[in-house]
Amino acid sequence: MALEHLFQGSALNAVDAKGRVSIPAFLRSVIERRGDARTITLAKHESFPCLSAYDPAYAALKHAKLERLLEKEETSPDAQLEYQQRNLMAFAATEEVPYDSSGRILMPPMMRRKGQIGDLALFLGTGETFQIWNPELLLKDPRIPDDLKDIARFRLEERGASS
Amino acid sequence: MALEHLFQGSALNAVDAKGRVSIPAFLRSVIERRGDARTITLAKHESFPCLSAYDPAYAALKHAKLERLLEKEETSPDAQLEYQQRNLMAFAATEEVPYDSSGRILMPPMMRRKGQIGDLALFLGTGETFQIWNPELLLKDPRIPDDLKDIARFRLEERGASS
DNA sequence: TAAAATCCCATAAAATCCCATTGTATCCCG
DNA sequence: CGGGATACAATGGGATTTTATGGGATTTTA
Repeated sequence: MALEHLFQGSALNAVDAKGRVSIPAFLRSVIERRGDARTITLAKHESFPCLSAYDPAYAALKHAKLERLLEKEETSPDAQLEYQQRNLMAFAATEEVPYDSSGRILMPPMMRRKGQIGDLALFLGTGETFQIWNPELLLKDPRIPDDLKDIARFRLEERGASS
Repeated sequence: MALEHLFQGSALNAVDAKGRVSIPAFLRSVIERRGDARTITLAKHESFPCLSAYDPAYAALKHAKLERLLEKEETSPDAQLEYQQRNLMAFAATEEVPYDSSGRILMPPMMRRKGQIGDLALFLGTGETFQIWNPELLLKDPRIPDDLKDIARFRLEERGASS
């Protein structure tokens, strides 16, 4: 049970005055190969100070996985609670946004706050999903491998910003 | 679980003003026998100052291996972080590029920098994957066997460059 | 009816396609 | 077996298309 097309690569895009951001074309192409949707859902990442993003096909997969987990251990009362909590996080704590014909989404203010995204958004493919970072926060995080920070620095340079 | 067709051989190709490079035909034929894709993914080699390259079939294999590792040790919290890090390196720190009908890719500027590739790219088959070197860096590296350096020198002469 | 979201158009840079050339390896046939 | 004919690989250059992005106009929503 795996998705055939995986997200990979990195890009640094601008968030404009209206809060719009282009989703990099190479990520959109994966979304559109996985299904026929043109939306992404956003969530606070569970361990990093960034956003986690994915497409409807992945969301469905994740939901099915939760269901199966529940069926397997449904006797335990703890399992019930955990299932409720996970379900809340997976659906209530996320936002689904469409991207327009030019590939841009309007970053919802709440998510923008949760992910601490400023006027630059660093997109990182991570296989089944992708992440959206404030590049400065990534550079500060001790858990991020140096090689990846080099990439973030390169993307910043490429764009003219220093750091 | 091993791949049936292996990359082998060497070639020295030019990187043109637009950043385009021909992928040697004998490497492309392996890619196309492994699957029906016409793309390669590029990554910084983990120990040599060059790029590591492979096809989607190999990438899928590698991903499946990572997933299995996670399932085995998913209880530990350290394991979670390690998984996140590996995933970032495997996907965010790589770039997938298609080659066109004439067998050329556009070498992404970031990879070109990471691999320190100038206007000559030395391709070396290494079985499951292949490597792309700046030939001068290969000649300088003390870890590279002399016989292989001879091959690099031969490829350079063949092309007219001395060294 | 304001504010916010969406649509539409414009643009510059970058990526991609298409065609042409050249050298080399392979084929074919007398 | 020779020698031209053919096919393919690598590469250059121009034309075309896609991407990321800004800004104005229009529509929706509260």
